[in-house]
Amino acid sequence: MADDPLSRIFGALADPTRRDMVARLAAGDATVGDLADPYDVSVQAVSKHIKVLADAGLVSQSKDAQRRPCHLEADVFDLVTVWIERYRHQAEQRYDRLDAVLAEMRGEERPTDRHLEQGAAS
Amino acid sequence: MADDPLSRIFGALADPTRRDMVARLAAGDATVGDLADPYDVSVQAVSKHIKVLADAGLVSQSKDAQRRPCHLEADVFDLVTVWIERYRHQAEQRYDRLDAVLAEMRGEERPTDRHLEQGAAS
DNA sequence: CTTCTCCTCAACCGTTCAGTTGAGTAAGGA
DNA sequence: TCCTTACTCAACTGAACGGTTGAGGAGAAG
Repeated sequence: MADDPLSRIFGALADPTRRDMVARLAAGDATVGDLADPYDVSVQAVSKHIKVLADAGLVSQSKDAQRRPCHLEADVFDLVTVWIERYRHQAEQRYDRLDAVLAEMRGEERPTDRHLEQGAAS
Repeated sequence: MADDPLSRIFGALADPTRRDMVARLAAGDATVGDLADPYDVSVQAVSKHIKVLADAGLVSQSKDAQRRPCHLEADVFDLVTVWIERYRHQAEQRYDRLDAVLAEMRGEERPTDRHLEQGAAS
């Protein structure tokens, strides 16, 4: 895994177990044991997953006696959305421009009326 | 790598070379050779990267003689943003509620009647 | 002090991944 | 026809991943 922030974040979220942990942490903080409970793997494996999420900045851990409560750092999601929106908008603009070109080729000299219909992705 | 759509997408975007390809495809379609040009790896390696992006649904390929122009399927990004926004908003709501609780503890007796239900899913 | 709980570290194992080289296919150009 | 271009498939290699077990530290509880 590359060591830049986005690679860490995307890599962390590429695992369904880790995504499920994020989902549960969005509902509230939880200890390592709490998080491990529903899964059919060892606590050590869950501890490793948390380390991956923490290295990506998605999760922080504090201390409460022997317990290590985990907290979701939702701000990190911004890095992802900013990256995605940038290229999505770029692609949309290009699509609009293609529409305009096609309209011109069809001989329609009218000002471009934009009709962008998007279906849901599969 | 798990074979569910989100895992494929996140996994595909976890590699900086593949993210760079997506960035360049957002500016316009490109053939495999075009995409491979700037990188210091073999064309076969780039072909594999494109296959990963295509399996995630992020890229589609068409035919033009020997060439295989690649096209960015930006709609797939919606799956990611929907997933992220869901948990970001959940975390924000929780944060707002915490604010309310703290305000109450400080003696500000505004009646708070907003409950937050928890429902985590994968 | 002893024991138990909660968690992490270290070593190992099998699988997947990102890269390589070599061969092969499909199409255009000489 | 032969040659070149554009790309993919197959096999291999080293590194990283996700899991395991075992050991051990830190802190509460007895």
